[in-house]
Amino acid sequence: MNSDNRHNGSRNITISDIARELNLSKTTISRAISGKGRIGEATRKKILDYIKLHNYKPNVIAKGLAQKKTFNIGVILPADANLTEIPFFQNCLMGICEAAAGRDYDVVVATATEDDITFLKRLIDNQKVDGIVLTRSLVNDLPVSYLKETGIPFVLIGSNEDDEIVQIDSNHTEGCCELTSILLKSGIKNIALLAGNQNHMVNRSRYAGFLKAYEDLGIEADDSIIFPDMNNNILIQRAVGIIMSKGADCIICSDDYICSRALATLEEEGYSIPKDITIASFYNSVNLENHNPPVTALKINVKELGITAGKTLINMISGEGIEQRTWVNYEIAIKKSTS
Amino acid sequence: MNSDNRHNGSRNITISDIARELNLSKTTISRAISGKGRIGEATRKKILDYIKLHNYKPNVIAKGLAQKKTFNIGVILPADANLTEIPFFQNCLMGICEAAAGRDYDVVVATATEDDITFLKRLIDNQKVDGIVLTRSLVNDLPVSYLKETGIPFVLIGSNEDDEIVQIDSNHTEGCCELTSILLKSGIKNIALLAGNQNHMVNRSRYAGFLKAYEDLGIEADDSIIFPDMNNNILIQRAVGIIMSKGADCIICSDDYICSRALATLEEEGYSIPKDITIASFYNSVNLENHNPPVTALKINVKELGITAGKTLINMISGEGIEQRTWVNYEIAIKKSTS
DNA sequence: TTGAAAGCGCTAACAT
DNA sequence: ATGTTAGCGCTTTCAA
Repeated sequence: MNSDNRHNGSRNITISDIARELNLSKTTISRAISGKGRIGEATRKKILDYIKLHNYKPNVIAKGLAQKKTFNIGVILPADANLTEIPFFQNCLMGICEAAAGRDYDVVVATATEDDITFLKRLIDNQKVDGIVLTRSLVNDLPVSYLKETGIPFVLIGSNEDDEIVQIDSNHTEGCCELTSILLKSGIKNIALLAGNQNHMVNRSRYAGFLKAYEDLGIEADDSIIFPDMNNNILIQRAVGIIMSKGADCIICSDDYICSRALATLEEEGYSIPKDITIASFYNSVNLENHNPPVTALKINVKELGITAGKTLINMISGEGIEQRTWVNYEIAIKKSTS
Repeated sequence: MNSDNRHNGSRNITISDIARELNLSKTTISRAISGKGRIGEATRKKILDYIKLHNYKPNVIAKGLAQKKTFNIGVILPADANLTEIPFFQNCLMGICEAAAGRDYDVVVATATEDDITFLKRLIDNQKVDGIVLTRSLVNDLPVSYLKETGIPFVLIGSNEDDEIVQIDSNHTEGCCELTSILLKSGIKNIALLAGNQNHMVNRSRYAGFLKAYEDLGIEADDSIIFPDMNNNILIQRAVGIIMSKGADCIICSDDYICSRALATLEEEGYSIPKDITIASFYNSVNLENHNPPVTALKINVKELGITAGKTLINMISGEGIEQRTWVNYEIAIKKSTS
């Protein structure tokens, strides 16, 4: 075995090796690589050639130690029971990875639940990241409070009432208002709402958008067919029963999961869509698009959300100017389910 | 602004600070922390108390530089179009994170596609990780070839014919054989198979398990209702049409996505399950469980797969003994769809 | 049992 | 334009 513990014993070439071989100082090599500081064009080229020829790769860890940086950003993924199945976070992550790779950063992930942020704390304590992306926003948000306290740069994918927090989100309130308006104007009158967990900011925004559409049109919403906190199958099933008995002509679901459950219930009961009732969702998914009939929904560009969050965070870390709040565009897809 | 560029200017306390304050050498502090080397019980306690009191956290990066380690493991997630929606990888990741946190490692993620592994290469080149977890197995697997070449420790979640590769998987061939057998023995005779992308090892294993069940029972499978590479909705729809026209009495689907599509097609055509045809899936999902009727399926413990992979990799890195191949248990859930 | 000194691979003042 | 030196925060011989 070699003196070092690298996997294959072929020690990686370092800046000192290059300096020795080329009869130059480490500083000069460093300058050639970073592009900072004055350096002769000839030596510069000689060094760069050597590097390319010998396939030298700088040790990012060492560079980081010297600069007190890690060139890593942390991403906090929810580990709560119902959420690990949701593709939203995975797509976010893909976007963040893409943005990070473009700036030579890497992405380290850690999980958190609504009431346990020990892994987030560990990530910060161990000084493994230069900043954090939060991928969801809660009403009582432990990570946000903690991160504000530490002062480490972070961005939130989602919305928060605190203006000091850098936020990346789609304008759910506006989008949901718009979708609801379109339905109301199309002649649909008694719209029921199956709203999600009100501890999640996004569900509050959607709820607010729904109500705003009524307000804007000067119509009164029917409270008896509005159901918040539809957190499990049984609640949804029951609510659908009530909704049908009350003769509503449309159900809007807060997200695709609720919508899938509502559709299943309606089908079990023998209702036909859109004949017996129309249905729409404030969040899309492959399932909803592939459904028969396809379901009207608000489409969010999730990957773009991730890309923007990643870029914004790295700009923050690099001390560049950033937008305090970025809205990522959405799209309203009207399908047969509300025809 | 402080001389360093930490976020809040409150420089983190270091081993030197402790040494100075306690009138000891850095070496002694280091020993107290690591537990390696002889040290007096009194000084040891004094140091540990100081550390607890002042909430000292060792700088993992610096430790890593000195030991030529990173205390990070890399996880490669597929970024191919159809796969970013699949909860399998997210659940894997959760398991890996859990295992890593337990050993004070962190998880850095990178993406790869079937024919592009530049991000994986970058991760290795930049020396950001001590090992890699591959979360899927292809027939022609670029990451596997590359990693074998570099000699870096890695484990594969999935199966590969190369015995030198450390593999963590559920025994799909066995499980699918078992499920198929049960159906055949229950009196179902003409079983159609909608098999997935044959470039994925897992789909080959499932296909093999299906055939093995027939072989074991000495029955001939009907080739005309076996469809490999059901990679898109149109192929699935067409295949379902043929299957129904041939009078099969069961459809087994390679995974939950194919199964969802098959179910949708059957419903559109007005077929009723299990009256007109029975159906089962070689991979479960929330959707299939919530379907009406619930769908018979092979249930894989995905998180366990991730946990095992993470543990195994870290054991490898630490030079501990490991299993060359670990099978994670599965479960066969017989539901109404094949009643 | 403890300490001094060198070193991990890089950057950054401060010369020259 | 290039080099010298010190230092990032830790580990690890080697010596005392």
